Amino acid sequence: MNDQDTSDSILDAAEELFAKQGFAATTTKQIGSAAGVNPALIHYYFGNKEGLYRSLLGRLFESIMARGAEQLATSPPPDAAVRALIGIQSDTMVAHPSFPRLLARELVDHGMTHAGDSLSRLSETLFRRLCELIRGGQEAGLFRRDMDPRFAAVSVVSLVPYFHIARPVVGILLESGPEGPDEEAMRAYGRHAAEFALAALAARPDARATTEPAESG
Amino acid sequence: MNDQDTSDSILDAAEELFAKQGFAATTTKQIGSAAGVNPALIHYYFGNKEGLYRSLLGRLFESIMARGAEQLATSPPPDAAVRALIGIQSDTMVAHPSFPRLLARELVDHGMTHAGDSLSRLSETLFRRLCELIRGGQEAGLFRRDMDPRFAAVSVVSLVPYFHIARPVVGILLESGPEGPDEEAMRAYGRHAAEFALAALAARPDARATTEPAESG
DNA sequence: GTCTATAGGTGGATAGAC
DNA sequence: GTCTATCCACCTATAGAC
Repeated sequence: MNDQDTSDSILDAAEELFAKQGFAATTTKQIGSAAGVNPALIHYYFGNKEGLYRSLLGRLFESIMARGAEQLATSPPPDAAVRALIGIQSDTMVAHPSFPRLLARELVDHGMTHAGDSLSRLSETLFRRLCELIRGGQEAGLFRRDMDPRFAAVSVVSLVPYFHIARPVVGILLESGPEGPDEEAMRAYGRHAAEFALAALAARPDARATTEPAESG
Repeated sequence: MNDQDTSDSILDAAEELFAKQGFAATTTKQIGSAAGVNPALIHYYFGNKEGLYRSLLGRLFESIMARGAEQLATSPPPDAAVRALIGIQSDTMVAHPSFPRLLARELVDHGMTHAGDSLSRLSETLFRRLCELIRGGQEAGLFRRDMDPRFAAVSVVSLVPYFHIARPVVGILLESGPEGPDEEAMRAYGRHAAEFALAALAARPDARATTEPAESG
């Protein structure tokens, strides 16, 4: 086993364990054992436990940010772009189950010990792009104008991550067993989320009338 | 200080520290120090650290579930009910900042060491009620029928919690400083979330046409 | 690069005085 | 009920052999 293999297997094992148990609850012994290497090698390759965590988050967030930015580079019409963004979120999280958990832990821990800015940069880059898209859609008359574009952007990006973060509990609610929704259900939710977001954003042909339901039938 | 005061001050201090740092990263010494009591009293009142955590989650989730169930008891029309539910979420999280963080930690840790079913019961009770509401709204022609009511319910309940879970990062995105959005911004987002959800759910007067934007101008 | 052995420190929990 | 003292387990990190 060359050093690349060794450090990769440590990163892989740590990613899964940190996602499942959290940073503090995971021991270097567990990581070494799961990776099939001696725990002392963690210090040889990454300096210390926190260095390992940083490396792993960097590797994960950079690769995902690259994919997202690439997809949004070809400026499509706003509604197609929103659909594409949600599709990327869903595909990424289906393919990489430890990502939403690590993301959730970093979101609540933000500013504490760890990763710090790789998450901030990921968010900022994609988020600003999304805000502009929504504002553009509003100006084009495609999206309703009575929503703050930044709030709308938060709402758009919240749907898929929340589903995956809450996956064990969502599994109970959807009656898909204790393992959470299966892959097909996760993909189906991704499609739903895109429809839900676009329906929320869409301008109404006859605005005022539809928000107030028929009263006193 | 009588025993009620003592155990309450331990619960309060632990709630804040567990929310901020997580269960494993918080020491009994920290809790005792923050509560102004001897750490050994944790074992006197709660048996062990995990017993303390369970008590605290129970206290928090029960009180919130009670408030939510009470509000939804008076069966209002579906759209008003959705608005009310999101309002409760927002009010609860604004008033009780440690709740969203503890919720997030429990969501990702679910099935691991801790609380287990106080969260499941909270979710199931309110969630089933919401599913029925949405299905009812669909049958009444108030909500669009081409959405799975359970997926729609997940989407509806995801908005406000995600905003609060991601509060530190959302603060960066909204440029409200490192402390996250202030109370007014949080309340404003709550109002937005209700509009966003209702717009997504609402039936269109002329359905098919609006989802496809004008093509090849 | 990889392993063993171990140092150094901390955390949860208990016993027992008050 | 509250405090002090302490035990034991365990975890991170390092030194040093191979």
